[in-house]
Amino acid sequence: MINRVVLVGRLTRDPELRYTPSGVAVTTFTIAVNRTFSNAQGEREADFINVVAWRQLAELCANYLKKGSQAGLDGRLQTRNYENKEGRRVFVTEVVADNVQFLSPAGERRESGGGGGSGAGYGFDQMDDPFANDSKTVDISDDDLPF
Amino acid sequence: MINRVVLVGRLTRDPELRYTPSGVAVTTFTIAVNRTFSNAQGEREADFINVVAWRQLAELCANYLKKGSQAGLDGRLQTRNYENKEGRRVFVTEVVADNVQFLSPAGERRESGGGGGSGAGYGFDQMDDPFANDSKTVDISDDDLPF
Amino acid sequence: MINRVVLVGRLTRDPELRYTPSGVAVTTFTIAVNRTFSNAQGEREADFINVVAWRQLAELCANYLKKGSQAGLDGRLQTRNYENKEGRRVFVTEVVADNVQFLSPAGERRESGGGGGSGAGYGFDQMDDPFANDSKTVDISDDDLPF
Amino acid sequence: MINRVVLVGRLTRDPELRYTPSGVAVTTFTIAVNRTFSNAQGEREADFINVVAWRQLAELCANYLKKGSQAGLDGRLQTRNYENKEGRRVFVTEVVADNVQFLSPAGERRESGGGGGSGAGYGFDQMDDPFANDSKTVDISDDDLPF
DNA sequence: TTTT
DNA sequence: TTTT
Repeated sequence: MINRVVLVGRLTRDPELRYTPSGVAVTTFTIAVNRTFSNAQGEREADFINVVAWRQLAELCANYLKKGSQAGLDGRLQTRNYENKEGRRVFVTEVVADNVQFLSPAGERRESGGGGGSGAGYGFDQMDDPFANDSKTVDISDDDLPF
Repeated sequence: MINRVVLVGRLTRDPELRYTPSGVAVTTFTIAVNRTFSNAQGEREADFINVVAWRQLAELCANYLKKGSQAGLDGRLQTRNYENKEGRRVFVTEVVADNVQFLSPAGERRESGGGGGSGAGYGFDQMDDPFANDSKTVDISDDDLPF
Repeated sequence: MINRVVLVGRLTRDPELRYTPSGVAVTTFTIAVNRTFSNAQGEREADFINVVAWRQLAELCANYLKKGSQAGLDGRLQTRNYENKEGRRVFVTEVVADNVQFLSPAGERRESGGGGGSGAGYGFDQMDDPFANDSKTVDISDDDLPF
Repeated sequence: MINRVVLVGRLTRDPELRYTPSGVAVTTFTIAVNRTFSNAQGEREADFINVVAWRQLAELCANYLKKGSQAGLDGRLQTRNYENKEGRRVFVTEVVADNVQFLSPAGERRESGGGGGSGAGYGFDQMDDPFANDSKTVDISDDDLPF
């Protein structure tokens, strides 16, 4: 029941705002968190964490964050699995954000009015893996709504 | 740089203690963290988080935890990727524990003297994915040592 | 805006359930969190953190916790100050719990039906410092309601 | 044993670097963390948390932070008590930082070479409460060294 | 598939 | 004023 994650890092790409079939906003992005240490070879310097935000927070993130924005966030770890279109079960660990703090000055955030989104009404469960670029079968639906 | 995770849950299986080629202890286990809420269908009630502990903490975990043990832990989120034996890149998100608190009474922990392990000297990088059962190529080596 | 605390420890005394003038439940208790390390003299082995829970969580805590119970909790740090009856300003740092996990087996929890409380309707702002035993002037009122 | 705090906020004053009698660096500062919500009156919008950093981290904080700097930090909650010069026991709750992330651009940080400090060799235990302005008796000494 |  |  105790399940808390707190991260500060920078977005590796613009956040993606989508809508579930029932119209609930969901935004996904990846945050790069630099490590303080490096390994023996002095390499591998960041962790890349997938983040999901729902509802009003989804819309705030889509409006105020973009690639490179610095953000703090607090949430919980979630695991899911789904079958991709090759029939393979894929396991996903991601952070469901409860709270996101925008740390970049306005210039490093998305210009207001933006927010993109792939179109309300476009059924989320006909859509791709929110954390991938190439086509995959559904992996988030209304079932994933946390509350 | 801020990257913190705190979890309280129960082990889904006995911890596995192994050693890197250079002899560093590493223990892996999965912790199930119950959710307080459930989804629309009332299902999916836990998250299953993979955990790695190194060195002395690895040995403590192997000695004091077993399947079903309750534990609290605090650490950081880490992402890795490796190529499995089908040549496919697999992405992993796990928690590297800094501190583990044993919450189960002695009876629910592994009997002392135990700790198993698959044998020091058995090269960790000839071994399987520590979070899978079927054979895979290497995915943790001395390179993963956090400090 | 990012403000998170996670603790696992044991209650140093029974929780105290009270009600604000407007009837909102508030429970206070102190949790002792043992340290892993000790100082040069090998002494001072715990921290004693004051915790406040509101509403339904207040009632759960009053019903399921007692002196010695083990609990995990997640919340935020809050600072307040108030004037005590000697006219002196007192500064308080405490944790406002969002979530409390009961870790003690039933026998180490308060017997059901209990919960004590100093009586609904008894004006909270005629009451003592919730973290003290001797009489003091008010220091928590409806103004402290977090949401 | 699980005791974690993560905060993002801004310093309310320049950090103060001091040294214990045995020469260990210790820096103290207060961080203001804005609340997302406000109370019924719409007031009281921040918490003011006292922070202590030791050794190398103390020196980094003294060099890179100043009043107004934004910082993220991760540490543990600590309680102490000491007798002030009126013979009154004072209870203190503070965060011992393990890690501090400087979030302000260089211009909003202290100019390099600075760091102030009240002079190495000046015995910390002849000094005031690091979190007060008016004279008090000692409250931090080598006994408080966390490791 | 990665950010400054 | 502290818990196991």
